[in-house]
Amino acid sequence: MMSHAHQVPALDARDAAQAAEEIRARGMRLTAARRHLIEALFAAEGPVSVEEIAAGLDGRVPSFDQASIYRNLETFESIGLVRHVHLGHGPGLYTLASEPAPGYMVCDGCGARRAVKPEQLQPVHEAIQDGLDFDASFSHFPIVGLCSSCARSR
Amino acid sequence: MMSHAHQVPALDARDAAQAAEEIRARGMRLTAARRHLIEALFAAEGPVSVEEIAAGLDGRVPSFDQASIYRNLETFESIGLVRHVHLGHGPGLYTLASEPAPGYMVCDGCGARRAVKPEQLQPVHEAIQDGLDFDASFSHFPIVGLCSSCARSR
DNA sequence: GTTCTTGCAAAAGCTTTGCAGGAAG
DNA sequence: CTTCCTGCAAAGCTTTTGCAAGAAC
Repeated sequence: MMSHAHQVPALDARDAAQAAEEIRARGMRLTAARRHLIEALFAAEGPVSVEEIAAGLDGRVPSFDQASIYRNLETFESIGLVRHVHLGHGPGLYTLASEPAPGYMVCDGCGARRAVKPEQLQPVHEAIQDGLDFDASFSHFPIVGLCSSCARSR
Repeated sequence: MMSHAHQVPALDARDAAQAAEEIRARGMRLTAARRHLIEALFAAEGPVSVEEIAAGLDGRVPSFDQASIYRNLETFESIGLVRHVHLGHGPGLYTLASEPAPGYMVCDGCGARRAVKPEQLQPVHEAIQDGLDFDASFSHFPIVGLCSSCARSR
């Protein structure tokens, strides 16, 4: 299941070695598949889909099944090493967990994604809190709309 | 496909009869299935899934296939009679199109949904526009976070 | 050796598509 | 009677699950 009701604190691992350490520290086994998955996540420039991960790993791990990727991502998420986001239609995307978590914005016109530092979202959170009595989060589901250039061309 | 890149103006039909009229006016056929689908949408208290629609129609139309529901909803969406929203995980939800479209908020703790009048979202839009140069919309993807009572109990 | 992981295969949940028969106009 | 719709069946895409073989410790 891919909810996030019980959020665990982000491990915010610096590098693959430290991530591996955290896995070992929890009594979990450090397999080749997990090492490569971690490296793929560190190599990624942002949230990536399981398919993209599998494609990147192609060849490096002899047949790393997508089911195993899903299972490991869920496991990693449960210890705070990974988070997943839903940036619109399409598959869920996975990324290393950091603290504080960035918010995301997705342009509905051109598909552009933008990660936003929490500080920049502060006024937005306040407007939502004050006007709607709601504690919004944009780190799991993004702000969707039109980027300035797409908005201009309509 | 279920994107909404080319938004058509909302018909904002008052009742089932007017919706039917709009269908006929476009040269489309007013079938029993379509009439019942329209009634189901008017009877619904908010966005509903295809499964819910099918369950509500159960028996009334002799075997109204889900594929036909999907096809008709897409057709209705193309003429501005219907819109769909994605309120979190789970299936897409469909509702009659109104102008202006409400925004949605979904609580990640209890699942509560809330439709919000555009006026109430004005300050939020401004904060996002001013701080992030982005034209946000919450009528297709919602604001996700914690409602006040769930936020309190954490 | 024991327990945890993996690959493979199958299935589940949501949605789309092909096609031939049937209804609307 | 012609064109559009429908039901049925099958397939597509993303994700989950069962299970026996295999790897980690």
